[in-house]
Amino acid sequence: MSDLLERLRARGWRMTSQRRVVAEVLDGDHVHLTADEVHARAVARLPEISRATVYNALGELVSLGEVIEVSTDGRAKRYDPNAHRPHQHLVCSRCGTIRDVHPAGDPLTDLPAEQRFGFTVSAVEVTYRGLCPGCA
Amino acid sequence: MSDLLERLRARGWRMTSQRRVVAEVLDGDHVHLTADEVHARAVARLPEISRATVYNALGELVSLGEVIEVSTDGRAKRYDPNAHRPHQHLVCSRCGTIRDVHPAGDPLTDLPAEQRFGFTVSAVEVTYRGLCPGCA
DNA sequence: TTAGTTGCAAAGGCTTTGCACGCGC
DNA sequence: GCGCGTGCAAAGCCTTTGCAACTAA
Repeated sequence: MSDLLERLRARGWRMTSQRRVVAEVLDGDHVHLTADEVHARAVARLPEISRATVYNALGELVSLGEVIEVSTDGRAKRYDPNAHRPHQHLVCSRCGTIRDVHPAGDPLTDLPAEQRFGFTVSAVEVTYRGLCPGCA
Repeated sequence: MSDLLERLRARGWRMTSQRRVVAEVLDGDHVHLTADEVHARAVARLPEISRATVYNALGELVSLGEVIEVSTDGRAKRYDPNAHRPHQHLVCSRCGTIRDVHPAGDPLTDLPAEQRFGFTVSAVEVTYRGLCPGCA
């Protein structure tokens, strides 16, 4: 499970107790926490960790490509550690729950050349919206 | 061109000079302005219009379903008046330019039932990312 | 040792809110 | 005239920044 920590160590990411806790909090499936939620969980293990440090660590994990930043609503960004298997998000419009999904096919190829306006397209984000079983 | 204003009037939206200006500023194709940009353009025509009024009007247009709110980056939300033809966005990762695109096929059907986690899926947002001709 | 990391507190960008005044219907 | 819309200024949420003290390698 703790792939994230492994990978970070392997990549020579300078490790501190704060960074380790942030990485541990993020590890897992269907994890999509806001910076504040990460901070809250980190504080439970390391009471003196500051918000700024959490933001620093998250920003680095994103630049390293080990965590994906998602803005599913207009509110706080969420951080998704599932960066190594391409996937999309299924979001409940009511309670905000997010699930990772892996539809068949490559959405990248769905945009024909004549619709690309000369762009070089390199990535696609897909968000499915609806109501989860609990909210429906 | 001024479909938006027409529709709003037809729907009995209480009209004021401020609301008219906001609707006029938003009207057109490939329009994806931030609230602040809308305000700036509105001020050019109606110097005393306030930011709060612009936010109010935008919020209502979104609830009415006449304008779509898009958060392409983690920054300010953008407002897209092209709410009546389903479409997706092509975003330049460098300069932020947005183009509306209309790929073939219905992305809604791409998510098989066994991947829906019991959700009732009602909408899909697709964002293609890349570099525009100018930035490439 | 030494460059990189942390915590604090303050500032910053974007958005919402409360309330008195003003205007569309 | 009534009720909703407007403007102002203040507050709010989320995030970034500056800087001195600290610590992993």
